[in-house]
Amino acid sequence: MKTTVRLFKALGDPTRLRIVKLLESGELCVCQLTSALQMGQSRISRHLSILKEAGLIEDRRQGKWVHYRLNPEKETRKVLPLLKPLDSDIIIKKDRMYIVSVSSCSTEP
Amino acid sequence: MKTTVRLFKALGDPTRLRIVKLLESGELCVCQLTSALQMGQSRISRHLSILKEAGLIEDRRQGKWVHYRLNPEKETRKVLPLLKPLDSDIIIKKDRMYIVSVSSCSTEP
DNA sequence: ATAATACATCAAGATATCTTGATGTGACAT
DNA sequence: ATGTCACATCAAGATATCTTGATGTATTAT
Repeated sequence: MKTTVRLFKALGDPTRLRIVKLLESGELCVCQLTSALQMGQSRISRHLSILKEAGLIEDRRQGKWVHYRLNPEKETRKVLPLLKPLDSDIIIKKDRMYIVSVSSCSTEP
Repeated sequence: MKTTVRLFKALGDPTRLRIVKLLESGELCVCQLTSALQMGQSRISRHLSILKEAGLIEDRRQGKWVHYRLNPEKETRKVLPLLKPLDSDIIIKKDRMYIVSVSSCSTEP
């Protein structure tokens, strides 16, 4: 029960939905997310930790950067179809365009 | 976006998950839910209105009673598979057993 | 009309969640 | 070792959510 509640609570926030939708297109580091979503770094980090706690995403450290991606597990992937309606959302569209055009922090990745 | 957030927020609460899982087995009125979940009536009513607002359930008045059931719409039904893990939850099991054994308010339904 | 039942809604306090700014940690360069 | 960059975590205030008890509404019975 606790696990299920945690999952849905994690998804019940616009910022976290934006993050998940961005990660659908592939791995991203925290600095990319902060610049795409135009939010403070601590705010992004907190939401990432909630998503991670819910089992929706996982992280991978590469040097100074920490990359986040969607959890590839079957159970987690079942959630994504429910997020399909967001594809037509204006904010989601803009977020994606931002990631495609711009990228990265200072130098890499 | 608002719609999606509302949906997941509605599902991110143990009481509401218990209600949804009970309604999976069929229509129930408010008094049946209050006695099954052992909660005050206003509490149940509030959670029902949140689930209804999220489009997960619908209501039907029959005399003094108001019956609630899962929304039969395709989009709504897509959520139910994600609730499958709850079948093994102790609380969910007990809730179901209660509904099967006991029933109803005073006289009908 | 009066009373009773089933339910909805409101108000207020308790609890949890979100946001911001500051501080802490780990990796890398000099 | 010192500094810097990317990120995590903490503390505090703002906001939202949940619970309880009281009140309001609709329907039925008498």
